[in-house]
Amino acid sequence: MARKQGSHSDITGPKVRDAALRLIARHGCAAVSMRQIAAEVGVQAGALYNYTPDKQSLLFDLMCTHMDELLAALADAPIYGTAMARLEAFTRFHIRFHLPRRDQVFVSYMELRNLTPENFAKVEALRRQYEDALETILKDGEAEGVFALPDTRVSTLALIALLTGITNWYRANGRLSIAEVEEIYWSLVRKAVVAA
Amino acid sequence: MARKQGSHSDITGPKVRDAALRLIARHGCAAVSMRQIAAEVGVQAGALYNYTPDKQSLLFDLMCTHMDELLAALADAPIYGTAMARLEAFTRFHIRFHLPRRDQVFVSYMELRNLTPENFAKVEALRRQYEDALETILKDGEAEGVFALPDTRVSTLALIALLTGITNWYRANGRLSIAEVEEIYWSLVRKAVVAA
DNA sequence: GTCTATACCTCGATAGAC
DNA sequence: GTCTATCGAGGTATAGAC
Repeated sequence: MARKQGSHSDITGPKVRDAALRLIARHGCAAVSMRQIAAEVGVQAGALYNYTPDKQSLLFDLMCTHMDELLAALADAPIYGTAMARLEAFTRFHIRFHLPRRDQVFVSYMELRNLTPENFAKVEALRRQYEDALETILKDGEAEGVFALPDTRVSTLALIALLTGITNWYRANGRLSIAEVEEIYWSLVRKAVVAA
Repeated sequence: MARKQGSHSDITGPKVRDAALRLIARHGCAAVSMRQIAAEVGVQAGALYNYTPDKQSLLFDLMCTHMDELLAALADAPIYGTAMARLEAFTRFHIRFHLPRRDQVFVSYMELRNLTPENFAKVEALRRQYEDALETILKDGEAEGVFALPDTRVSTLALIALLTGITNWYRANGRLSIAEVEEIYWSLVRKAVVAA
């Protein structure tokens, strides 16, 4: 803690990212100025450039970090067993991971169009990895004969849209707990995919 | 057609709205300048203010128009009969209406946060009307005993998210026609809600 | 590492000529 | 109805003192 005054690299860095995430989720990247982010952190605008070369890199960093954390958490999640068991585990994992991360989800979906083409391609590749994890489960379930799907790829995207849509209405202090939301959505997902 | 040169009110007006819609859908409202919109239309920036008092009104107008058209089309759609028949008709209507309107859907969902509180409330009220149309169908189906849902309100929002998500991946020249997409999603929706 | 100050640019919106 | 010209504000990013 004995630290030279004015030197806060390891404190200010995360604060910059937190403030940027919150403000961009709320107002959109183009609508938020570097001055606003700096004010939220409690520094002057020029100081931000010790932590990011420019605004685009800051946005890209936020989105990449989100996707990296998602894929790392997915790799650690207990998803194994039959296709049905894995689909349930994936569904619950998706909800549990995304619901407490409203801002990250918002930014990762809405600000794709503000990325440079190179950065966009990188984020899309990460997203595709995540989608493929679900698609593999669905394919396995079809092979087992336990799932019946009209189109495996489209069903993958449909289920992800269904689940991610929760972040648009869920409120932490609303009438439903995360556990209750999990039950509701697992019920819908299971019925939608199961063979008749 | 014998029209005084320089007088194009009924031509330029729609062109302004079309250009604004396309550019805002692509880059976001805050990222698009009035000068860019004017350039797309082929006039100077100042001329835009003959068609909108300010940028906020232009955005609000785009979103309101979309919701009004949606509700008018819904009122005209052939949605009647049993709850199952109405759910199928609603599903197909939703897909048919939204798929050719990518830009409108994008703007209506992503730019809500850039509306003033008053304008936001108005658009939300329109959206709520649309959601309630589906919720009524689901409630009726439960009363008939033909649907079994874990939570009617949440299921309503879940189905709308599922269906609207199509606009994120559908391409007019892709491997699937709109009719095929309808079949795939109706299959998923029907199975998700039907009583066992 | 943060500050102040600033270069340089683009923004939304308006005024007045045509 | 559109143009040119412009105002005042606020944008990103940098320079140099501390």
